[in-house]
Amino acid sequence: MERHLITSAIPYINGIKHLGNLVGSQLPADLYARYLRAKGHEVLFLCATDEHGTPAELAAAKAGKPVAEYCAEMHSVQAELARGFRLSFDHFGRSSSPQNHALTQHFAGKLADAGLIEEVSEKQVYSNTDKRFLPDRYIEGTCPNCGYDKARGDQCENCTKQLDPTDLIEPRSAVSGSTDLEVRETRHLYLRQSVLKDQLDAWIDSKSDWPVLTTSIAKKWLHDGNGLQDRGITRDLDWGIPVRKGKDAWPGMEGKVFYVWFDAPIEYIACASEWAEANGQDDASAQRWWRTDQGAEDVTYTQFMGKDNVPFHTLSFPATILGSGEPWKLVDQLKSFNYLNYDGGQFSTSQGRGIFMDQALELLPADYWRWWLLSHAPESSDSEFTWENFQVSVNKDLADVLGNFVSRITKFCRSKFGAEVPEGGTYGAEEEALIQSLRQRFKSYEEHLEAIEVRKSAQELRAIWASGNEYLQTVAPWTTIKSDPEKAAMQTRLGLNLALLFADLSAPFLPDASKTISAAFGNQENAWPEDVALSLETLAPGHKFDVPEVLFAKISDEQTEEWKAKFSGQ
RNA sequence: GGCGUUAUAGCUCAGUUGGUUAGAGCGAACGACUCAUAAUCGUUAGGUCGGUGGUUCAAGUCCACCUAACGCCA
Repeated sequence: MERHLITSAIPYINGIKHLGNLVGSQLPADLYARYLRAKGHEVLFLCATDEHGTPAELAAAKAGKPVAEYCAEMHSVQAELARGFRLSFDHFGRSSSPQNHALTQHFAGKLADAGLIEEVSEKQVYSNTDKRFLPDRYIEGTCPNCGYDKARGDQCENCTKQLDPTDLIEPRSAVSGSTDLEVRETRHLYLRQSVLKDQLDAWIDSKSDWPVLTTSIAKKWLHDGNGLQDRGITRDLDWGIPVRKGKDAWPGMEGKVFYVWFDAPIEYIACASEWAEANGQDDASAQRWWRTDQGAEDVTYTQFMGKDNVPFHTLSFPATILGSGEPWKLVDQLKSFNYLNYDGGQFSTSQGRGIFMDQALELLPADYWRWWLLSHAPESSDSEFTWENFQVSVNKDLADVLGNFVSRITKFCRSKFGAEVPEGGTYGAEEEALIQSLRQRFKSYEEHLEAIEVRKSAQELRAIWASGNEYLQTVAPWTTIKSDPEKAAMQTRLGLNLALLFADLSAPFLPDASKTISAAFGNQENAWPEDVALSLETLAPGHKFDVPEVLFAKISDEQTEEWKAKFSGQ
C-alpha cells in the first residue's frame, strides 16, 4: 500500500476565500486525496488556517475583537465552508496552534545552530499612537510624484511609482490616521537562504517531473539578479509566534514574533501533530508522516498551491528544512495552478468582485461548483469563469449526461420490470464492445488522476458517462423488450450497473451525487473498480433499488441573469 | 523600464521529443430515437494555429523581431 501525504496551501484567516482561491489548491488537493483513498492507499490530507501577521491584526481591530478571538471565529467559519464544499481534510489545523509555536521555535533554534541566522539592524517607521511598527503598506501620505493623497508607503496606486515610506509627504498611519510617526532602529533575524542556494538549486534540478510553471518560477528566484536573497524572518508585532531559540529565550529578540511566512509552512508539519492529538494518538503517528528516520521514508508528499505561493514552497520552506539538518520529509510532487479570472477581470477580495465560498453554497450545492471548477481548473494558463459557461456546463454535463442517465435507466426499469434488477439474457457484441471501450477509458481516467491532470480527468469522466447514453441509445431496450424481453432484461441490468459504476468513478469529483446514487441502490459502500466487467455485475438480479430524486437541477436563464447581476461587484 | 506567461474553430480549451487531410466539449445545421430532467444518439459545417521573417526535406510545435492581454519585479 502506498502512503501519501497531501497538503493544500493554507488559506489566510482574514475573511472568506473566493472560488479562485478554492480551485487553486484545496479543491484539486481534495480530488487527489479522494482518488488515492478510493484506490485503497493510506492518505493523510492536511490543511489549516494561516493566522499570523498584520492583516489578521487589523481585520480583528476592524471587527472590534481581540485578535485571538477573531482568528478562532474565522477558523470555524472557514472550517464550516470547507465541510460545505466536502473538502475531506484529515485535519484542518491552525498555524497559531501550540504545536506550531513549539516547532517554529525549534526550527529557528536549529537554523541558528547551523549558522544560518543572522541579526540585522534596520530602520522602520514606528507609530507612537498605535504603539507599533508599521509595515510599508500601512503608511499613507501624499505622493511626491503625482500628489495623490492616499499613496502607500510601498507604492503610489495612482501613478504606480515605487516609494519608500520616507518619501511620502505628511505620512500618517493607515491604521489610526495618526501623524505621530518616527523612524526607529530595530533588530531582526534573517535566514541566510543565499548560503543554501546551491543545495536548493541541485534539489530543484533533481525534480525533472515537475511542471514547467513550478520549476521556472523557482529557477527565476534562484538566478535572477543577485540570486536568492536572505530573508527577514521576524517582525515587531504582538500577534504571532514569539521569537525563541528552541525552548530558550533569544537575547535581543524580546517582544518580537516570527514572520508569518516563516511559520506558515511549518504548520504543514505541526498540523500532523494536531491531527494526532485530535485523534487521541501519540505524536509518533504524526512523525511517521514527516520524519524519514521515524517511518516516513516510504511517504510520497504532494503539495497543492496557486502560482503565487510557488517561491515559498520551492525555496523558503525547503531552505528551512534543509538548513535544520534534520531528516524531515521534503516535497516530492508540487502541483501549482494559475489564476481563475471572473468575467473578464480578476477575482478581488477587496472589491468584493467575484463569487465567495459562502455565497456559492447559498446558490447551489457543492457538487455543482466542484464539477465546474475542477473541469475548468487553471492548469496550463489562467482560465475564466463566466455565468453562461457555468450554466451550460452544469446543465449539459451534470443534468443531461449524468443525471438524466441515472434517471432514464432507473425509471425505465421500474416501469417495465419493477424496482428490482431484472433477470435473464446474456451479453452480446454490443456489451463486449462497451466493456472494451470502458476498460480503455477507465485506464486513461486513472492515469490522468494519478498524474493530477485535473481537466483531463474530468473530460474522461464525462466521456465515461456519455458512453452509458451511447449504449442505451444503441441497444434501445425500450424497443428490444417488444420482441425479446430476456435480452431487454440483460440490457437494463447492465444499464443499472453502469449507473452504480458511474457513482463510484465520480466520487472524487462529486461526492454527494455519488452517495445519492449508491444509496438508491442500497449500496452505501463506494468501491473503486478492480475490473470494469466485474463491477458491472455488482447488482445481481433481484437486487432492489429506488429511483433517486433528481440528481442535478438545471440552471435557468433567469437564474443566470440574476446571479450575473448580483455578483457584478461594486 | 526589466523579466515572465499567454495568443489554436463563435465560446472554453487539447495538441507528447518538429512529420501524412490541425483535435475535444459546448454552440449551429440536419437526421435518428421516444426510456428519460423537451433529455439522448448520430452526421455535417467551421480555423491561412496573433503578425512578419528565418532554420529545416518538413513548423501550431524551434529561432529572431513585432503586436496584444495578463502577471511578477525594481
